[in-house]
Amino acid sequence: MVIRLLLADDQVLVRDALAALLDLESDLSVVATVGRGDEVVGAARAHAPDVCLLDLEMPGLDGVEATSAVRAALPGTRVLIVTTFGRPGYLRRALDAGAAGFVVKDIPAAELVEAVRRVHAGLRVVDPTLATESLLGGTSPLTERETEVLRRALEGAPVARIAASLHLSPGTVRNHLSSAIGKTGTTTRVEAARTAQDRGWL
Amino acid sequence: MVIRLLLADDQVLVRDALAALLDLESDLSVVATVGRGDEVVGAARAHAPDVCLLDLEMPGLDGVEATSAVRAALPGTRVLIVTTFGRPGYLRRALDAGAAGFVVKDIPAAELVEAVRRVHAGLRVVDPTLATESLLGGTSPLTERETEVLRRALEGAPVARIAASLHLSPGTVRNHLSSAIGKTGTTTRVEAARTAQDRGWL
DNA sequence: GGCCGGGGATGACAGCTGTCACGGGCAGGT
DNA sequence: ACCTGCCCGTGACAGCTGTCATCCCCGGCC
Repeated sequence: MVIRLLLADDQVLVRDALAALLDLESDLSVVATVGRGDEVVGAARAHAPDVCLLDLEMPGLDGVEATSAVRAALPGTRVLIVTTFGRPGYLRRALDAGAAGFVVKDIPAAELVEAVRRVHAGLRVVDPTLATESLLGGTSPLTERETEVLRRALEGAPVARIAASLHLSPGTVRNHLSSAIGKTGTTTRVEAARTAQDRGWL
Repeated sequence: MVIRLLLADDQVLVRDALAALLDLESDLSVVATVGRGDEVVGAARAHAPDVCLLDLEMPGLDGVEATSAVRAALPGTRVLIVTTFGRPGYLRRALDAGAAGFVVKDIPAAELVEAVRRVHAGLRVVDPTLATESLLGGTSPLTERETEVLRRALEGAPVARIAASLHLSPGTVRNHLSSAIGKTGTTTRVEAARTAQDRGWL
């Protein structure tokens, strides 16, 4: 009785390497690998995996959206997020989307294998260091508009361009930015955008 | 006659996975793995690898610095950069530092294995798509000071803080920023910093 | 010597930013 | 009906930014 796995990661080499590693285990078998979030559900339908290992950063659909899609299309399939970034906010959103586990790419291979087995057994697997940070970081205090504005401020765009791209008045954009700067405890919009991103609020 | 490999990557899982993948090849053998740039030379001395596979982003020393260190300490050892980011400037600096090859983590496993064999055989291996972009991007037109100032502008710090951290007058910092903005064809310092980073000028 | 590029600095000026006060509209609670 | 929170907008104001002109010093080069 082997556990059937689907692997999704945008970097081909990482995908191949993880496949090689997981296939070394006698009770695991990689039955499909994809490089885009929007290919996950199709591949899952075709190959009926027990567990999907998803990266968060993928073209098409991101990992969280792909998780929702898998849970909706194939409720019996379990999802384990395997990601580079340990942003606390991602953890919360991934679990909300129905992920059964969340680990960063900074764990030894043996722990990943163990995580896969636990997830398949119906247990939740959460990176312990992130779990505490998640509670510490808390939910985003930003409103929807503030989030939207901050996201476009990340690259340093001037207010005029942000306002135009959102069809808003420049004054309104500045108000949202000012509010976001206050909530993040920073002094410029770029700093606000970066710290918000670090906390997973974007 | 097997090719002895040293693997350096800050993410344990990626390291383990690549090791598993490369060990599948009968003519390759991973003899050491490290997670920090400043551990590369020590491990290389201890295990005498033929080829070092280095990530660019590592704590301690980055991949380019580690390459220089390996070339200086063990001239016979060849270095292959294996990295996530295909920034053209990185390629140039890596080759200048003495790397024999440069590939991104977006290639199939078979190509990585082939790259290792070519590097060991004394050939240069360069990701072809990056090679053209590298010539297109060209050398950085930024002066040393401009580079320094831009690097600190990346996170959105105000001029006053940049000036203080470099022991410069605020006016001078603004002059450097203005010049850098002109050279990058942007309108704000954060945009200038980001495009400069994209082109590997930082 | 004369010339040029880089670094450092000052002063001035238009325009952009961040803050605040204030107004209005719209949903969700009590 | 009332209050609260979010959204959108305006106007004003101090302060920051980006640009430009103009200095100075220094080292390299013809």
